[in-house]
Amino acid sequence: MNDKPSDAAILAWARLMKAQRMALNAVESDLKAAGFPPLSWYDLLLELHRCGSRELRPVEIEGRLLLEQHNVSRLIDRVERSGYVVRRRCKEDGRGQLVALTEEGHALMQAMWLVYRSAIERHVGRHFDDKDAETLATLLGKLITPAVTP
Amino acid sequence: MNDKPSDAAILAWARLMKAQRMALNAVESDLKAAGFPPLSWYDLLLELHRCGSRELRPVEIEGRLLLEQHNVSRLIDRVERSGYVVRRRCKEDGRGQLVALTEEGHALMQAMWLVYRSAIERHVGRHFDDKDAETLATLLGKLITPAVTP
DNA sequence: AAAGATTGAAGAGTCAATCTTG
DNA sequence: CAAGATTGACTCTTCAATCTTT
Repeated sequence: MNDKPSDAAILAWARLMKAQRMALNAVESDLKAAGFPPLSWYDLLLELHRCGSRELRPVEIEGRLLLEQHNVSRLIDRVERSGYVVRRRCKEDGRGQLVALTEEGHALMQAMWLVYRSAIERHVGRHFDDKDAETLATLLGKLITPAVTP
Repeated sequence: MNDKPSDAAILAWARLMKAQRMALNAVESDLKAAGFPPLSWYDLLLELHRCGSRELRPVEIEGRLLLEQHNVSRLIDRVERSGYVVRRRCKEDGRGQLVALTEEGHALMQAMWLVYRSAIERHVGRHFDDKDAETLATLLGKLITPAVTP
């Protein structure tokens, strides 16, 4: 509780917050300008696409998207209302649901990726050469490992 | 519109989003567990403290916190309702307001910093030696520069 | 009782419109 | 009309409570 971070660590923290907000705002803004829904919708569609069967249980989505149960539930609500996913009963576990990607969802995902991809390049990629991008990814990776001292 | 980012850039983007969310969640969670309000309150109090006179106009806060006008307005609403800042008339410009730090606000800022600081160390600092923290800060700095090709 | 999932109500962010002053 | 700031309505997130099934 009393450990003090170095000045370098404080600066890294502050810039992590600021750089992420700026990059995310810029990318979301590009998607919106192209008439697309928020990135969170894409994230959901992509996870469903990635999993082979194109369907997942909310509890699995929860872990992959770093969202809480109720937020997953409401994200699915919105995306389902627009017809990009559907909810089905889960036969193995009566408590559970299955969320499945629709054809429209798959098409939206692909269309968004074209805009998303160029937004990543414009707002992130263009600032780094490959070596720097790798270094950045490696350093950020250290924050993603869930290792925390008890 | 058609430039493709490298794989390294895509990975850096994805990890920037994930690492920031994990770090912010962890730090906010520590502040909350200690009974404190959200980080956005601290950001506002700190800007007022930093500016010498301890008062700023909302339009200045807007630029420093990367928030939009209406969001600044509502942040000030909440923080003022709790007594940590006060709004005053701006004499030079009848359209404007002045937001001033109260004693309670100053005290809250200092109390929060103790918890905030150790949270930064626990969730960010401890993962890096000084050299890595500096490298990370430098790389993230490239995303903060507002340079965008027209 | 624990796990999966949803819901109502409150908190915070966003959009468009508004009000006041320069 | 433009700039500073606020407001109403809507969306999204968060909290606590709830419901169902294991």
